Amino acid sequence: MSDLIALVDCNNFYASCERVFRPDLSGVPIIVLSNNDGCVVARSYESKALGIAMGVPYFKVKDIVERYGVKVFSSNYSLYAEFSDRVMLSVAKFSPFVEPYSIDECFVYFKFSFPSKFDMDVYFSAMSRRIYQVTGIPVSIGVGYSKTMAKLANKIAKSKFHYACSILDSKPSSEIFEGLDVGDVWGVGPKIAAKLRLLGVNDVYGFTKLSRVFLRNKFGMNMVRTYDELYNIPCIPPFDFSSHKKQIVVSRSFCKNVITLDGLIEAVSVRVSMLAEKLRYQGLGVCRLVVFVSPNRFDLGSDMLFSRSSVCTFLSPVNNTNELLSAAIKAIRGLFVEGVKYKKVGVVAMSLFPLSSGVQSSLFDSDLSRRTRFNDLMVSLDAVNRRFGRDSLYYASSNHVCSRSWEMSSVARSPGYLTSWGDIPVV
DNA sequence: TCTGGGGTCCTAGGACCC
DNA sequence: TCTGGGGTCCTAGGACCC
Repeated sequence: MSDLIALVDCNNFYASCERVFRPDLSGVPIIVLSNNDGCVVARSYESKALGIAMGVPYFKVKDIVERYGVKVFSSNYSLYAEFSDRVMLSVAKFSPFVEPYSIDECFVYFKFSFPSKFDMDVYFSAMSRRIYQVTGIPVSIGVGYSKTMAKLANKIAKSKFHYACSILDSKPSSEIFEGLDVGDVWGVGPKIAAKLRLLGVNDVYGFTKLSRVFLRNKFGMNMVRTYDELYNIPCIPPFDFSSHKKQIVVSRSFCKNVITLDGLIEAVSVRVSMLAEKLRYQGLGVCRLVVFVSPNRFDLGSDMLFSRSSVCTFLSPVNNTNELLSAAIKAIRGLFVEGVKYKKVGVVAMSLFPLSSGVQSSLFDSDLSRRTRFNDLMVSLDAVNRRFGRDSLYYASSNHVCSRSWEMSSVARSPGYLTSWGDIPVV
């Protein structure tokens, strides 16, 4: 028999994190907003019950917020990252095979079997309660023999307010899957769900009655894998931790439109510095850097409605801020159009190469000796910023004219309870 | 007035090779 | 009139996930 797979998923993760140090907010509806306080990205049960949808722009629910006294938070990613680490660590007490999947969930593999399904359900319920006890974060656990089944079981557990739910059948049971929306299946998104509904397939049970050949022809191999996984046949392998990332994106919207070239240069410099730091941290170098600018897409009067991008190529993999900045600023000068109201600028590192294994340099690369000196400089730069805090040292282009007046705004961020000495709660 | 950020995989089609 | 067969690599776009 293959391994048992559990999906441990935090309930209303960001909202739950905010509540840990605010017991007075127990029972109070909470929402957490995205960057720039733009959209709702997390809701407590009470807020869901008020009809606040996931992803709606904040201004559209402001009246509900005021009417029902919803407590609003700007997102506090360092707090959530810390809680995420704590949850992952507490999960690891139950099995050494933990595969973090996102900030608020992980797959866990169990190599042993249980005497009965009853014993299993008791075990996973106890696990859920224990994680809550240790971290303050409530979690639901779904169990199956495939990842898709674990995800689905988790969804069922959440909908029934159970700690855990397991589905071990190798044949989809009508009892469980009838009436369960086909869009609830991991891998079936809005587009495919709509197509399936047109074909008269509305629930998961109906989906499992389709033929594999039909799914292959109509939706591709991914859907065949999803199908098999619903028969508890594992098709999606465990994550390969030896592989490196394929791309890294750093992109942010501005709190207000940017209309000057200087503003864009400053903003792209900040993003490039962040990207370069990530690359060095992960031991990667980049050969292709994409720089893109987006106008305000809700500004209907604008002449330019679409993003524009430009690709910078490097003959051998680079991760020093100097070279990346110089290329990106050149690209931005080419992309800038006078009169456009810009809302976002970002950089994407593609064609990534691990530097630890040695790099094949190009015969035509004249920058090699310069690059060695840059790399030494980066070691010092990173060391200073690690020791004295982010942005203790930065490139002048990141802050020379506009003083980052476009910087993101978040008016309701909670204190850094776990990451800042001054913010440690006093009991 | 106000609308997030960061990823992966698959497929089709074009350009190229013999 | 009629225009091979088999392959690789790259890219853009679309779908999905959180």
